[in-house]
Formats: sequence, structure tokens, C-alpha cells
Amino acid sequence: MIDVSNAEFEVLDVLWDQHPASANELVARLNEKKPWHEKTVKTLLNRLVKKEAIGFKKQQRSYLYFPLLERESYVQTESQSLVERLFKGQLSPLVVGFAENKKLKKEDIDELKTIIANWEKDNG
Amino acid sequence: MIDVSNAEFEVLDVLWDQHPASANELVARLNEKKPWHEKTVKTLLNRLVKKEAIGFKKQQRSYLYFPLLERESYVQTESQSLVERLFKGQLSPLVVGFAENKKLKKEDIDELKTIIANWEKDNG
DNA sequence: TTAAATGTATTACACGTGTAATCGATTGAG
DNA sequence: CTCAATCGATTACACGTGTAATACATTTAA
Repeated sequence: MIDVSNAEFEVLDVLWDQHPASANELVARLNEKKPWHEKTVKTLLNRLVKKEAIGFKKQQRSYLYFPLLERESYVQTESQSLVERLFKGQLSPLVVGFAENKKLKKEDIDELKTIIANWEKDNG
Repeated sequence: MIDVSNAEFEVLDVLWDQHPASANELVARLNEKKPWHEKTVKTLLNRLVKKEAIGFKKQQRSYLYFPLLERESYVQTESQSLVERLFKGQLSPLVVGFAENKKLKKEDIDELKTIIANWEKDNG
């Protein structure tokens, strides 16, 4: 998996939201959350291109960027890697931690029930 | 939360397993998994002390280290931070991802049922 | 008692990262 | 046609990190 830094991830994140997008569009979207200088964002775009996490097409003078690394696969890899490191690969202790810290809402519980139902349909 | 690097985490991890522990003990335990030079481990211990993630007591010539940062709180903070970044704070999509990638075993499902039952006893 | 071994502390050094500033090419305004 | 504005590319630079080596103090073996 491509190694994406924190700042680079923020850029990827807004690019995933909508693409292709020009550098200026991305700067604008990022600036709703982060007060990043245009130059900073351009540097991050360059690094992401070098890492082949994103690509671009020339559109006259400027570029239109698009993701090469997909959100789904990035998110899944990162999640698994954290669960691996912190919980020896087992997911349930993470959920237990959330439960103990009152981070579970009814919404989550309902989702969990659905997940279980589907799992039992496929397996068990 | 104290910012612990990846290599530093590995050291903390074996220290959490059993403490207090001398540098040499920790090197030995780490070497069951990682081929790290003794000097490297000492550097990491020093950095962890500076960050106040661990402490030590002198025992004659050498030190006995112990954690100041507790595993539970570290693990919980890291988990929440990942869920925040990747899933806007909601846990269930992470679990869905695991389900879709066949990372859920019967064991996990049983645990999830227990979690739900407890949650409903406390809340619902 | 002196030298070797053994602990910790300090220093080293390349690479990634956050955070830009500057450079060079191109385009658009006048 | 020429100069300023505007792109992306290149360069900058301090700080954290991985990965030790070296220095310094103390203990122990000869």
C-alpha cells in the first residue's frame, strides 16, 4: 500500500469527494477546514503524484487531478493495519473499547445487528 | 495524548506486557520479533522517557523501566482517532469494511452479540 | 590497580514531512 | 509586443524518526 502522510491524506480526502479537480479547486475545498497555503497544497499534490496515489490530465495551462489510490482500499488497509497493531488482528476488542467509552450510538447498534444477520446468512 | 512513533510503540508494547523491566530484558523480548540492535532500543527508551511515556527507577547500575502511559488509554485514543479520520467518527462503517473483507470470525460475531446485549441492558 | 566490560547519555545522519518560497514557463492584459 | 499574473517544478529548511556509533561513567575481573 502506498504510504500517505497525514497532510497528504487530507488532500486525497477532498479529491475523493469530487474529482477530477484542479489544484485551485482543491485548495478552496481544503480551506473550508484547514488554513493551508496554496503552495503547501501544491507541494502535497506533487508528492502524491510522485507516489502514484493520484494522477492528472493537462487541461490547457493547469492540471486536473484524480485519485489513483481508491478510498475504499486505502481505508480498509489502514483499518486492518491498526487492528493488527493494537489488537493482534482481532476486531472485537476495538468495538468493546468503543462500547466501554460510550462511543456507541443506537445507530451503530442497529448497523451491527444488520452486519451480524448478513454474516449469519452467508456463513453459519 | 503523547505522540508515540511506530518503533517507540513496539517498545512500549513489550513493556506493557510485563513491567518493570530492565533495558536488557526489553531488548531480549523485542528480539523475539524484531532484530533490533541494543543501541536502537536504548535510544527508543530514552525518547520514551523524554516524552514521559515511560519512567524508570535506578536499580544499582541499570534502570528498571515502567509505563506511565497506559495501554488502555493509548489504544482507545488511537482507535478513536482513526475512526474519526477515516469514518467521520462513526464505528459501524469500519465493522462493515471488515465484514465485506471476510475479516470477521465466529468469535467476533459472538463478541458483537455480547456487546449489543450489554449495550441494550444499559441503554435501550 | 588497571583494563575490560557494561550501563546510560550524547551525537550522528539520512529520509520523510509540514510548511512554504523561489524559479521558470506561459498566458492574458494593455 | 511587453509586462504582470499565474501555473507547475524545484528548492528550502527545521523537526521527527529509524537506526545506530561513540562517549562517558562505573563496576568487575585479572
